[in-house]
Amino acid sequence: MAETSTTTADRIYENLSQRIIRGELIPGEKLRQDHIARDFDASHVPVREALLKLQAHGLAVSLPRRGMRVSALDTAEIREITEMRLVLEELALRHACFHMTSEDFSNADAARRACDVAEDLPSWEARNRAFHRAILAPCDMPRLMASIDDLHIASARHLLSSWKSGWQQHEDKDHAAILMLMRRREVEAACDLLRRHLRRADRITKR
Amino acid sequence: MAETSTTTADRIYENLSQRIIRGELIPGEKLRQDHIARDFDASHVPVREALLKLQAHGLAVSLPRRGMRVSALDTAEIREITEMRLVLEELALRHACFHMTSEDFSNADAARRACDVAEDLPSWEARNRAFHRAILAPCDMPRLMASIDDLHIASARHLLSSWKSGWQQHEDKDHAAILMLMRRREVEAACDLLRRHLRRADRITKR
DNA sequence: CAGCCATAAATTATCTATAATTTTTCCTAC
DNA sequence: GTAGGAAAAATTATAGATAATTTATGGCTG
Repeated sequence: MAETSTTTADRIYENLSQRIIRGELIPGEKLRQDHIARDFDASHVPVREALLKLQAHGLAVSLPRRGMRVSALDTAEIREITEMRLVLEELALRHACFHMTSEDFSNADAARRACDVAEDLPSWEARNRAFHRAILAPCDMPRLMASIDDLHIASARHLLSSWKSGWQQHEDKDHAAILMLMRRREVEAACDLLRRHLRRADRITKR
Repeated sequence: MAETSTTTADRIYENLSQRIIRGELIPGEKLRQDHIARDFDASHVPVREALLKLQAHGLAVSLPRRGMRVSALDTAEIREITEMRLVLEELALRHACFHMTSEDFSNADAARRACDVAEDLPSWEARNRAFHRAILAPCDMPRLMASIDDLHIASARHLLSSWKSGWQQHEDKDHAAILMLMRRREVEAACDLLRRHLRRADRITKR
């Protein structure tokens, strides 16, 4: 039944998580096992595993014996996520700053340019996320990066659901400046700018 | 079959996670589904779910179609966990400091006293963890606390496995001082002391 | 005797069926 | 007309069986 090397539970998880991030599955929506199983032409055993994984990444909440629902993002949790990002991304950046190789820099710069020329909000969001990942991942701290990835996904959900209209392509000066500071190994300045950048991004979605 | 209100998958998870924390299941050990299922007199469906939950909390790692193993804790990951604790517990403490009610304070003080009179290392570790949780949980940030709980569990594993011998009952001056500073709402001083306290605890296990 | 392929054993992943629980529906009593 | 509660429907959780994959075994060849 599984034609690729990945397991069917993983495919179901990937599909559902993407749909939750994009807002196609709205917060509070019930995730019924056999309905999903029918949609994927599978039994509900792998579906249960996919749902458990969603829960682990904060995309669903479980009510025992009452099923799973798409997790909600209230304003308190948004603030919580922003504050966690501020301290964890700073930590990652401090380590990354010293570990960045020239290859890491060219990858990050490619991600930066791709972000600047994105054509619409969803693709900009994905590329913006990729850029931030590119400047942090060289910290070489897998557990930290896993936490940051989950926070990024939560931020993405919020961004895509709250952005009303009026997005337009723009060159991100912060991104270029952060990269420049990292090249110069000016850690404190890079951290300061990243914090300001994240706070600014947070405020934009509040409008 | 399930006599309590909790699900059997949860009971299996609780049991396995406790045994991993205490070091009864050693890092790298294979977690075979039907062996565990036999031990718990259950089928392997709930066992798979328990294993997935262990993975989500960082206690097991999965090799697709090759099963799960108890996760290893190398020195790099220990350092990573300590650094994450430093920034996340400081963040939690800042919020908790302003949210602590008189009831929160008496709970925390009871946890502090219980920790001081612990009779052996394992019970001290559990009570020390409970104390730290008591002073942080009033931050009222559930996602942050979930991250901190997982880090505490990882620290506990390391502590219990690396502590050779010579533990003895002792009154923890830091704990009392942190609580006092929190009562006075001296946030910066409390954060400074918590950071020193965590670094000290980290050094002890290195000897 | 080492390397290698075929086969057997063990193990994971999934499916179908059943049990247990919750939610819904609908009837009755007041 | 509404509240209460039993019966039905829907849903979750677990069990038992099957398919697919990996690991172990053992004989064969060079």
